[in-house]
Amino acid sequence: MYIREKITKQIKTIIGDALNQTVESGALTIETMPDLFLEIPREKEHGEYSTNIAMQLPKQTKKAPRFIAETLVANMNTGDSYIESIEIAGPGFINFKLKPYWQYAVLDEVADLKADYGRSQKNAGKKFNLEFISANPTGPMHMGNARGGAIGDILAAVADWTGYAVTREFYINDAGNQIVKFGDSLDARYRQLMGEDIPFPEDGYQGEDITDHMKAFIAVNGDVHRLLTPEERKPILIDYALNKNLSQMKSDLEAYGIHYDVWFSEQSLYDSGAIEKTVELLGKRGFTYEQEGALWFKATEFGSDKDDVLIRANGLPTYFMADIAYHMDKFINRGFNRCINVWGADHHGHVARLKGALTAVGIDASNFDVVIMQLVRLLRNGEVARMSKRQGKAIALTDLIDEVGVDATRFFFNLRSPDSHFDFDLDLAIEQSNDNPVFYVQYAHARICSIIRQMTEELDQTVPLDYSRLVEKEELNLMEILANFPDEILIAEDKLDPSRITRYAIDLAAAFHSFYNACHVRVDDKALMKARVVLIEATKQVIQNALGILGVSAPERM
RNA sequence: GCGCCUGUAGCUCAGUAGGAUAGAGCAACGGCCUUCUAAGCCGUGUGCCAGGGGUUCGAAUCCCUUCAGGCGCACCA
Repeated sequence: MYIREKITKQIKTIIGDALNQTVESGALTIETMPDLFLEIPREKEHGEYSTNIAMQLPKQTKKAPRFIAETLVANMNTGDSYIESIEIAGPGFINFKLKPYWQYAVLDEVADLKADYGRSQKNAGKKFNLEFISANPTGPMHMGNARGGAIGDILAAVADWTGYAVTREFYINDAGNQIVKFGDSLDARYRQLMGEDIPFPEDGYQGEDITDHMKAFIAVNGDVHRLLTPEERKPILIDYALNKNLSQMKSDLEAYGIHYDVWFSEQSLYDSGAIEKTVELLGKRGFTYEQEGALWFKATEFGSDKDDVLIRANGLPTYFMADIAYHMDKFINRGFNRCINVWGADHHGHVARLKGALTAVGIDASNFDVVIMQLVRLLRNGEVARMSKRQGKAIALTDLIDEVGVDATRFFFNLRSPDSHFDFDLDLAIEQSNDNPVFYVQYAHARICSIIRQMTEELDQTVPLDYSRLVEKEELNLMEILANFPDEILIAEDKLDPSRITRYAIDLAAAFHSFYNACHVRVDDKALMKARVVLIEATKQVIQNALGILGVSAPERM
């Protein structure tokens, strides 16, 4: 158990015992015990921990909050605890001041656990599925995918650190309308390259990658497909280009630091009969009906304002239909306890109806959540540039990484919570890369490495390690922030907000830089030097752990 | 029209189940390198927390409402 958790638990027990005692003695009458909540006050004078419990009880007890607080405090037994003193302040806050130097415990924890410091077992034994990006495989990935990729990958890492067995998953939209258009576009380019004078489909994919695919295809296969009918030829072209795109996506994502455990094909849901089974199940449960030749889902029974089509009049299932079958596969066939998807804000309307449909098939939809990521707007020369894949004008993921770098890209896209709107100023990102906060954190790590490199020979092994030499406020502050790391991960997981880790890393780096300027590690006092070396080694380790979650490198030199 | 997200310092954003004097970074100004990396540190200022109501001991935070911006509301995905 980590030090923060130990202390919190202890204080809660003390408060709980005091509450019970006051009730037993008849000093206070409490019918329903309020939830105990400890907070860390902003002001240091208010102690390390604080509770507002006395201010939640006046209604029940008919007593003034200050009186309640006094009664409780009188009944608190702090005997052998971390608590040094308790004060009642303001309208009735009970503030706990800890015995000095409780922070030292964190140094042992980090030294013991090293690369695992911060991990917890909260969700041990549970399977977690995180689906993210899932970009259309009809062309290269763009900048919007870069944000979703960073958010998803880091959220997956966060879940992993809380004990989940995590699967990172990419859903390949290799069925449906856009694949038909993809085929039409490929075929048109093929025929044009073969010298036919035919028009390009109006709503086709106009990017050059389509033409390039067909040039490469012809270079390999010659003109043997020329005499086939378009209907015979399209599946061959689609198969060819799709595989090329997918392997390109895989390698682009690996270069971005993202490795998927599962690439799940939408088409496989058709092939396996999963979709038919799902239709059957929904029908059996009475949630479908036919109208105008289409099969509808009674979404209105699950809070939607209109029903949704599952199977079109032309007999083809909708994307929605496939998505239901897909999530049934996740929850039921593959036994995931929790499934999270990262979607762009333009898909948010889909969330409620999918949750409704999952409920309809008997899945507890509270285990399914979607992180809605607000769209990235691209600013170029101070102007908003719309991104559109179909017109081939989007900034490619790979170009972005080439220009900004993997570390800065991942860090930058995780600086803010997913639901913040985000203007990506391309000119600024490129020219400002030296100013990017990622360097601030990496620099702290490199500084520590540099000190340690120079210290190793000077360290006197015979001097005993004595943490009590660490008394400066910068030292204590640094240790407190180190001690916060495990909680920070738990909160990030609970709130599905991976950007907390990025901000934590910045806070930690700031605490270190302050320490660095206030306290020298290399000092004549050997015992002090030794204690400080342990402190910076712990800091180095936690920076590594945080950057590891972010998928950002921790360089030893800069 | 209905729904989701957003509105906090000049700019970009934090603000942890409603908590005690509202916080960072950037930008501006002034300091700090003859001992560990100045991509750093220290200091200085600025806020009708979009507006208006309400809930209560207490609201940037919760509820209602108005305004502004983004995104949805297909037999597209």
